[in-house]
Amino acid sequence: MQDRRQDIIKAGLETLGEVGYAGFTQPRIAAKVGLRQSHLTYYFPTRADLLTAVAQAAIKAQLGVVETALRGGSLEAVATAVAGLTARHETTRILIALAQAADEEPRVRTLFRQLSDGIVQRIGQFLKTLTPTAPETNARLLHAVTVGLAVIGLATDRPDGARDAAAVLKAALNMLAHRIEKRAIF
Amino acid sequence: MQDRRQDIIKAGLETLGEVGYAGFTQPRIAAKVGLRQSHLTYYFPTRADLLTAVAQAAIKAQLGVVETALRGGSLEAVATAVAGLTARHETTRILIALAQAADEEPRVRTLFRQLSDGIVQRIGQFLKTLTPTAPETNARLLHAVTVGLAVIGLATDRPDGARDAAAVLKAALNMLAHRIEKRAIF
DNA sequence: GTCTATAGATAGATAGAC
DNA sequence: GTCTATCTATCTATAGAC
Repeated sequence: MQDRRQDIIKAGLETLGEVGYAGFTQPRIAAKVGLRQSHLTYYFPTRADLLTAVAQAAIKAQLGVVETALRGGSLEAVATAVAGLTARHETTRILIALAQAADEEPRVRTLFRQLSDGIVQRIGQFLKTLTPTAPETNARLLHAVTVGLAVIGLATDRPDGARDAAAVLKAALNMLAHRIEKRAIF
Repeated sequence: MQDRRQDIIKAGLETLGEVGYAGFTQPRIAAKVGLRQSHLTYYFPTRADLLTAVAQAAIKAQLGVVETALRGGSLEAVATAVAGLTARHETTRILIALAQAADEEPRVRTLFRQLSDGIVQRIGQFLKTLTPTAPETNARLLHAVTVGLAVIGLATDRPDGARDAAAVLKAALNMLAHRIEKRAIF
């Protein structure tokens, strides 16, 4: 690796995935790259600068894996792939860190909106292959379910957590695939 | 207030709701109650002890508001009430803090499981009033949706966020009320 | 039993050396 | 341009005063 900045960002991502937002400190990240904390501030003057750069990388990566997961062939394959994403605790720790960082740092909030919009858009495209008239609300619903499952799965960390999450996700996809939205009761 | 412990716990909850998990420090909480940090450690010897006590209070409160929200009359009233919960950012900050704390501290994880189970159970009871055969998967689905909407709503913090979340929640309740689970496609 | 001074550890930022 | 010594702030924990 030639670019130290990339190494630092990678170390920051790993740190978030391993110990979460509370452990996102300059000394810890610097040690991971083999640098001193005071050297790290040369590349990223403030903690917020580093956080923003790491958030940007996290979002790019996450949009990539979501796109891949949605590209699966059958509906069940997609459900399984997406359930797999929610079961990856490292990713969930990063996601939660991003949410917190977005709540504190305006730059990260902007990035988080891009992530959220990008995911909803990709889910929307996928849903259109099932039911051409799928409204955006359904995409938002699916997005919210995956986020919720990931957070609950991380916090409860149960043996059958991944299996249960997959079942919920399949149920959700099942319902959405039937265009039930046409028969609203209110 | 006679019991200082309760005052401290209350201050801890407020702190989480205002500045999130990152701001959950003994000095800040102590200042809120008008005590010194070193005095706070008399009531709660370690940070983890205080965190556990605050988590316990948060869970009790959250189960209470969930129960109240689900007791609404019509389906739309419940949807609106639950959407209101997801739009309360202070509550979401506490929830996210609990998830992170559960990921770090075993005692908090146990408490979070109680919270999760309690909510799923209450949602399940509510769903049974709509469709007697509602499987637990549907309750988990609704739970995940609310958690996801809350987290996304906090992080994106958009003007129409609450309205959009309410629309998603209504769509979800609509689908679940139709017992669509009977027509699985895989 | 209630409270505090103080120690020990760790974080983030800056001025300046090479 | 690259890197580091160092300062200041802040956090948690303990020993001990009242």
